Amino acid sequence: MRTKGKPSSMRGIRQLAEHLDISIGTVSRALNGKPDVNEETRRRVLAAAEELGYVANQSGRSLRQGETKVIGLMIESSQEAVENADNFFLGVTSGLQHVFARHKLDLLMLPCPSDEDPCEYLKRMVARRVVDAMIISNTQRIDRRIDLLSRARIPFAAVGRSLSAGNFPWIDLDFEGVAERAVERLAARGHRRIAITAPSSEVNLGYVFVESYRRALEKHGIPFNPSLVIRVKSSEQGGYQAAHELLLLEDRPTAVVLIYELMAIGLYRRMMESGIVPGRDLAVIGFRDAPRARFLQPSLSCFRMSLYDLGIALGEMLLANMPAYRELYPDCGRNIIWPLELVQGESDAFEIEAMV
Amino acid sequence: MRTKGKPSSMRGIRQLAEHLDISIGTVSRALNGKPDVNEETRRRVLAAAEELGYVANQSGRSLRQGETKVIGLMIESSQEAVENADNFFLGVTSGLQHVFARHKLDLLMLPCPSDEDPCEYLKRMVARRVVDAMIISNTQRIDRRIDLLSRARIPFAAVGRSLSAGNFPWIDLDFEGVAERAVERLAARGHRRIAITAPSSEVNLGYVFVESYRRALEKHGIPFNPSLVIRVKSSEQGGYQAAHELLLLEDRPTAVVLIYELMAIGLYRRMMESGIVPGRDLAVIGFRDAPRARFLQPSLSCFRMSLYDLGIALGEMLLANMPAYRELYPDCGRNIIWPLELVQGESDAFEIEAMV
DNA sequence: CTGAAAGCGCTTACAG
DNA sequence: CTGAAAGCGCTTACAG
Repeated sequence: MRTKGKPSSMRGIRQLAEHLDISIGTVSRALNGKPDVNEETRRRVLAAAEELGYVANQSGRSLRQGETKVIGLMIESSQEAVENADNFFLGVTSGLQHVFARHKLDLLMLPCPSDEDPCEYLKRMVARRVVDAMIISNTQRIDRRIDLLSRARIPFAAVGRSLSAGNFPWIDLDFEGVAERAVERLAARGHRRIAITAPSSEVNLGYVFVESYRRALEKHGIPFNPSLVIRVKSSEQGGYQAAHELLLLEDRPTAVVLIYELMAIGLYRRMMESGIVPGRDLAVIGFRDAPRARFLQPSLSCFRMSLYDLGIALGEMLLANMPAYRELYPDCGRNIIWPLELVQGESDAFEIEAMV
Repeated sequence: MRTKGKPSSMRGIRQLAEHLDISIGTVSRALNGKPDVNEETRRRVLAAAEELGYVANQSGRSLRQGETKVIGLMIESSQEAVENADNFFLGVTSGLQHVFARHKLDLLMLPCPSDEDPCEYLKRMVARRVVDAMIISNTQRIDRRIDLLSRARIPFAAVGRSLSAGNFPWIDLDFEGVAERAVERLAARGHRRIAITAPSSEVNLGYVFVESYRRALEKHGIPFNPSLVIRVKSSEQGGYQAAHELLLLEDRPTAVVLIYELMAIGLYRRMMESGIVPGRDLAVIGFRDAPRARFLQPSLSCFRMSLYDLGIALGEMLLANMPAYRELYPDCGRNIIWPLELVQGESDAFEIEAMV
């Protein structure tokens, strides 16, 4: 007779099966909710697994099934990212997990070391098959990661557009709408010299934003002036720098639109140092509403969006591109421009007198 | 004769071996740098792998070797965390990766969904064997995760102390030193009513900080007054709330020490709204130096540390607790109190007149 | 120095 | 409804 005591080493499915005195096949089927299992058997298996703390070894499952049930979210921990981490990804993560939990998929964040090429890192992670699908972000104007993933036929979705590859799935913020509404609002209050900030890197959103701004100006009959596009880092420090450069311009702009949420903090500081008060001497419109920008005085006009909802949409878009889940998400757009809603603050609440 | 063309589907080691017309065992040995391989053979294998983009499937390796070569960093994406994400983990991550890269270990971040119990989540991740070792953080006064990891004999290290379990490996910030130096500095300038903020949660650092503060007061002959311990969320909003509560106290404190880096932003705002100027009417000492707190006016007195170096120490401590790497890190402390250096700002740069 | 073979833990046709 | 067996991709004793 077989011993039925609690095995000292509850390693794998074999020990669990022995303990229950049934085959490992049945244990597996019971655990995985397969239909052809006696309900009483299933109950016993589930109870024993719970009691002994058995959870299937993921390597075994992955090897057999050819899938890992893991979705990777690649993030970059560059120095710039580190210094200016905002809550963008943590917020999006909640939405993603909400969607993935429906299918027992786990989200893992893959932080690319700052000293490794992002494309090489991604290639390595993909080739090792630790994830079934990838989410990438911070898309560059030309982004080799997109070609890599397309060629490798790994399901993926991007946060941000790119010129690379053809029609890949992406979701991106409505930079066009932001530029348009900001310029419209400022133009309506008499502003003609409207500056913007833009990232100094090759990140694609910079290109999109500058182009949108140019078109918005055109619409209001304002000539585009390249010297009013201030290229700085996306950080508080960048905001400080931007303010500094604005102050150096002869014929100073009367308004500025910022592309990154935390930039307003540094810009306010630098302006205040020069006795220039946002909302009185200079109209400022920020980008995404951020907790720490909410404490600025005067309050910042900016744009609001739900990171959680963006995460939901992103997650569903990704699943719609995975063979195993495609049919469950038939109506997902492949490309989504995510809208932002204007939050009226005091930082642009004044009118410019008409120039003579 | 075997075809030697580039296989259409470069899946596994078998295809690579066929392509080279040698056995998979030799391919594996060559790829893994085993000594008993002809150098010419190794060269060919490496070249072919590179050319065909072969990287070993991690599930296969893990299953065979019983290890995943992955270290997990558990993070929590609670609403509070999301709204107030600071750069703590991104900074530490760089240091961790630097250490792990020496041993070809990859760091993956495991974000615990906000609606899942952290302990259950951790149990699931550990049982599925996706990681060889774990780093946990945000340790609670009583933290079941520590018992879980200890019992499961999973190598781990914690950022933060806890009352749970016995002598587990941890690294923690020097809250004692911060409290002591802050109180000392304030006492030297004549302050006797010194408030502090503390987290409203059960996170262990709150207990450590309050106790350190109490001892520091004692040292300077100042009686401890529980009503001067303001319990608020660790966020800008919490700072705003703390300021609000300070203003409601009769016999208002003349100084406040903040436990969380971003709290100063909200506190400044609320104080300014009431015409109270930090550094003139109220002495403020912040906690960790943060990029966005650098733009406060008047500049904030606070404490500085290197997240990167902390990550290095944490990574080495973890490896010292993993059987496979133990002997390489013999001199790692099991418990480290990480020092912070005072950064003198203007926010506490005034003296209190002696009370009569 | 290389090859053939076992086996890591699992899931899943296939029999019965 | 259950069991026996194959096999996912790899690494590693073991022979030779």
